[in-house]
Amino acid sequence: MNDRNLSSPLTRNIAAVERDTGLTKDTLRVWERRYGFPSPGRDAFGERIYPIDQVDKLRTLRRLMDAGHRPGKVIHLPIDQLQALAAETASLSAAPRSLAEANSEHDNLERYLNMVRAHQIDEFRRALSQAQLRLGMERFVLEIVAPMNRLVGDAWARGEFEIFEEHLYTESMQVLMRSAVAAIPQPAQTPRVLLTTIPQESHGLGLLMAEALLALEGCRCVSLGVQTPVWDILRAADAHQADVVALSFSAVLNPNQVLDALGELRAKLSPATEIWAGGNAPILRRRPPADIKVLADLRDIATQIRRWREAHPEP
Amino acid sequence: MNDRNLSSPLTRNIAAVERDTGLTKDTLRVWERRYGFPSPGRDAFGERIYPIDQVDKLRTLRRLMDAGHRPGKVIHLPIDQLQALAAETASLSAAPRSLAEANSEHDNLERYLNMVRAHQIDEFRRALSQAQLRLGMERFVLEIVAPMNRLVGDAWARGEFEIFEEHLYTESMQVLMRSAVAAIPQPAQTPRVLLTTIPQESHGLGLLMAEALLALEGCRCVSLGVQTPVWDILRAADAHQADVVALSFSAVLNPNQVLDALGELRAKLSPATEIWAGGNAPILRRRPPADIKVLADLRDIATQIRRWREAHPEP
DNA sequence: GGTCAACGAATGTCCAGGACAATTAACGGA
DNA sequence: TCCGTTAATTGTCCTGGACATTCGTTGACC
Repeated sequence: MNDRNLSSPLTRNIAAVERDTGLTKDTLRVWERRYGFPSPGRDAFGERIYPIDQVDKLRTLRRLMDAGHRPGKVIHLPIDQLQALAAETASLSAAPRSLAEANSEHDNLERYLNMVRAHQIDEFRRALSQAQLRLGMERFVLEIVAPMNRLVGDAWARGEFEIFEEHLYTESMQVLMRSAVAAIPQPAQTPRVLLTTIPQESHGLGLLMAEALLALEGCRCVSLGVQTPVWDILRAADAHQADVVALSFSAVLNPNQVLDALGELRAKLSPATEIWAGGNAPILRRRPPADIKVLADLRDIATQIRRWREAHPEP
Repeated sequence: MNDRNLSSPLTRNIAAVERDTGLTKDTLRVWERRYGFPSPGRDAFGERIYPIDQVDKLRTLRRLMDAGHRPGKVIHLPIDQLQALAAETASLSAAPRSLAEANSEHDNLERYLNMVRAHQIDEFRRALSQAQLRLGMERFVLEIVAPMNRLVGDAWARGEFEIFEEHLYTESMQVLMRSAVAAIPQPAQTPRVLLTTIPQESHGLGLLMAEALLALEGCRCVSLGVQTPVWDILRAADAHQADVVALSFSAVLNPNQVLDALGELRAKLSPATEIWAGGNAPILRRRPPADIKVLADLRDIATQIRRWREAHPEP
């Protein structure tokens, strides 16, 4: 590898395309073989060089893949149709928003989102911070953070958000949530809860929301952050004598990965340790695994804690 | 892909090994072909399954590669000799650590690390928090966080740390750093700095350290968090009219990915915008890219800011 | 008519082994 | 001793094949 792709800004080598689109080299080659797209030229050494417009189309395709489309169906459509597809796909997933729309804070949500769109990050953070102080942590999480996550996810799928705007949103929210969680006094009551996500899940905001609500209820929380291998979740649960292992699953996850991980955890973990699974992964509702508490809503956290405490009176 | 690698914690498939060691699948296969190591078994489908001890050795090998060793020379040495090699290499590169060792806080570092090893997370966090208050943010970052990152990285490469212990360390440190950074007043002076990492880099602590030091100097910081595609870094730098784009590179990154990303950023970014690259990636020192400011040490941040401000007097 | 199992198409990842550019080490002459 | 040339080393890319997994559809059975 060298800087061939840099000397001419209008082409990329395969490694650069992998980096830019998130599609692996294997996938790029097999798409070319099967579908005829992309159709990169070759340099003097027989290596692929991708024109920049093909890279742009690949980026859009990648977005459609994430939204659930299949490559064979859409790969031959022109770029503008692909973008239109991305737009309509997202408005569909926005249907179950009615609940969020009913709450009194809803008008503010769009206002906040527009701040992100306008890149007014300071204003956005200030507004969030004020909302958090005004509503208190619990209502802030339930009425602002959770619905806004959904809005941002939809807008992103619709192509209305750039990746970097989504990054800005996530980073700002995490900063606020973390400092708020840190400010919650720790009475160190039971249950002891271990929080993390499986290796395929890199989304950490759900975890933070859960941690906030758990800490507010006085639980002793230990978070491992995201992407902990199953085997290490077991080790950590053992090391910390966790009463509950809480996991967050976003919608992008492969259903089997979710079920496999939960199944193995349940099999290897002491039966005295409960597993709580939350998040937007559809599989959790469609086929809830046995011996796992599925938390369909963030509000279930308080309920589950109450149930747990009744079943485990302090010695 | 399925849960073959999960059902037995003592083996990994090739994708997991790529993640854990940073060696690409191509490299893993070509090493096996040429040197006979690694020598993974095969599952029922003919796919490689790597025993965990081979993965450990590969991790150590990777570390030696970064330090400048050649695979052919060292790949057949037994693991303990490799570790000895890595140790002496580390102590060599630790020459500039003599400063840290001379500092009064050094004795505490091992004490803190032992807390993590003993899973005394509360004590660990308390101790860190006290250290931060005692030393102030700048000295805390330079004399505690940075050296401790190095210690944890060394211990991890030596196999002395479990993955979940490393997660616990990182999470605890991030919590503390974030709340400390949030507490720094923002005079909103120039330069405006955009912070992030490239998509392959998921390590965020380096970014937080940089953000802390930048904020202390009064820079206007906007962090995108980790793993931003190059194209989106460009968009974000444009949207925020960044004077400086600051990137953090850890040692696990592939050198080519680092150089490609930096090269492309430099080519596409306005020449008025500086690029500052920091972190432990060896390639930054071995072949520093043109037109990029390589910050070999966190202390360089203050120097670079001073230089920038002299070159850009306030209007 | 609705449910579910079975089959086939679609799709991503892995494999083998060859090739070669780029880098590093070895060598030999000034 | 220094420097230019040659040889060995090493990572990345290539082709083309295979197959596990997932998705969609058809048809049988309740």
